[in-house]
Amino acid sequence: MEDRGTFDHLPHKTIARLSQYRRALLLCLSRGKSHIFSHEIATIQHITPVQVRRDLMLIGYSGTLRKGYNIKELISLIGNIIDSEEGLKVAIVGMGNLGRALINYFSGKRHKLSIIAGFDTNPDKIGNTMNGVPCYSATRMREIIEKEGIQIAIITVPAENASQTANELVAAGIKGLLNYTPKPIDVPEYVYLEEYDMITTLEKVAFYVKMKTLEEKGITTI
Amino acid sequence: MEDRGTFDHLPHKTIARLSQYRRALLLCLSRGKSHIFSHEIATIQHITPVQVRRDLMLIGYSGTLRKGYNIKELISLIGNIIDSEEGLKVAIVGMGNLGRALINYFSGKRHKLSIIAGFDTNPDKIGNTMNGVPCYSATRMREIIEKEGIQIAIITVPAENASQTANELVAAGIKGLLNYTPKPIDVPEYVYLEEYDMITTLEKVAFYVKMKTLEEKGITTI
DNA sequence: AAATAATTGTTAATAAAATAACATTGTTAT
DNA sequence: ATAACAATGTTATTTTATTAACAATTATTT
Ligand SMILES: NC(=O)c1ccc[n+]([C@@H]2O[C@H](COP(=O)([O-])OP(=O)(O)OC[C@H]3O[C@@H](n4cnc5c(N)ncnc54)[C@H](O)[C@@H]3O)[C@@H](O)[C@H]2O)c1
Ligand SMILES: NC(=O)c1ccc[n+]([C@@H]2O[C@H](COP(=O)([O-])OP(=O)(O)OC[C@H]3O[C@@H](n4cnc5c(N)ncnc54)[C@H](O)[C@@H]3O)[C@@H](O)[C@H]2O)c1
Repeated sequence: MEDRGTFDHLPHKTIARLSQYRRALLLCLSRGKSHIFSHEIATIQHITPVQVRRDLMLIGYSGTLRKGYNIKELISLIGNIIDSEEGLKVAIVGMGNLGRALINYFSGKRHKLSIIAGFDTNPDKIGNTMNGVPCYSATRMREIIEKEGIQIAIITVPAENASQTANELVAAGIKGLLNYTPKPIDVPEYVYLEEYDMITTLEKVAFYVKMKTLEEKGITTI
Repeated sequence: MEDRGTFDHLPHKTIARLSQYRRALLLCLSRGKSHIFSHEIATIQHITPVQVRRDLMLIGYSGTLRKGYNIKELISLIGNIIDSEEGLKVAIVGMGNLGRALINYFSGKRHKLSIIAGFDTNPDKIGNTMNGVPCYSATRMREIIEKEGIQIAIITVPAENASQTANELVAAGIKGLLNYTPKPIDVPEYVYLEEYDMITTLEKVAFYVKMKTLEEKGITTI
């Protein structure tokens, strides 16, 4: 029999949406709202209310018929699922434009997930602090990751250094990697990897803009 | 009968992968390679060779049995599909940390897609040029978008200004939007929208790291 | 010349995700 | 009271995406 507290078969897409729901819920809470309907969440996220209810069904949360979902309760439940009880520590490697943008943005946003170290090879950056995050020499990566028990790393070094950096991080015991360089990296199967490239997203936008334009012109063949 | 040159039913995921294939192919080309096998592309992209061949089948490209795919030809075909013949112009709104990181990264990478204008409200930034991209006052958005025929915009303003910025961009005639603020925006159906939030990605990584850890400990219930 | 191996291209099967359908339950209006 | 309504929760269906299976082709080896 399926246990209500077993969350390891949740669809990947549901995990991503739960994170987004929480973001929206936190915003609503801060505006003094206490309850929310599935169609309200749906509108914010550009999805259907059924999708929302299905996701919430999968995590075993029930709302009330006329008031909808209790925002605080739901935030807390999503936290139980996504967050690690003890919290997870994150490092960012490459304190350049992108690394700084991410640190600025993320700092203090989630208390169970915090960027606690940055690494760089540029002597001018080593020793500085960025939004409370100290920048260490990249040569100390392994030492500090082990000492602090850092489990997740974000890679924002120049593309040509991506794979070497990834190898060092894996050797240091990292369990999850988020690679923002345009160079796909290889990791052993026990490391969870996500990669993101803005050019892919932008080209996707461009493709659909092109398609809409051709459609308007009545052209259906390239 | 289905025309070989009709690309409007390609799966969304295939579009994203084509962009990634091209990125990998360009790299291989620059290293002097002329042909590539499906399993080589697959290894780079962390997918299966079958997936690659299926995608290429969908776009109607054939390789040769013992040499694989002709890299130049394939790059060119992917270009025919993704790129607009005349090229598309892109604007970036909000020339802060993230905006600058994206401009730096993207500049000159794709010749059929170019960021040609930035907008900001900060007088210190207006009038400057960043990597060849001029920064205009946000009050001139509509004027310049119309004059230049800009069709795509990237939003990197503070979250509280996201929806107003989006509205102005839509009013100015933008056809595609890429929203990097954590505030989901609403657009009419004729505008293609993509949103990306790094926190969602990072939380997904955190969730799977947590799961792997619990698994190792033999815990299957939270 | 035959067997083997490596590769492509395509169809078939499976899996994952989204959507639709609908029963259920309170609430409000008549 | 009863009907109409507006929600939730769940099952069934459909759609989308991935993976498997395999025939066809050509180079290489025996
Ligand atoms: N995914 C995206 O959407 C996206 C967007 C922008 C940039 N990028 C990529 O992100 C990376 C960083 O971009 P950026 O604009 O911040 O570049 P940047 O040059 O400003 O920053 C790179 C930093 O990494 C440091 N560095 C170099 N080698 C290192 C090493 N081995 N270990 C640690 N630090 C090292 C450099 O000193 C520098 O501070 C690039 O690969 C770029 O292509 C990706
Ligand atoms: N999606 C992600 O992964 C991600 C990562 C980092 C930051 N962000 C978000 O991106 C946005 C920008 O982050 P940042 O670190 O660059 O912030 P920033 O403060 O450095 O930059 C914002 C810029 O926008 C300008 N601006 C303000 N109002 C404007 C308006 N109405 N029109 C035009 N320009 C305007 C400001 O003058 C500033 O230059 C924020 O919303 C942040 O939350 C998202």
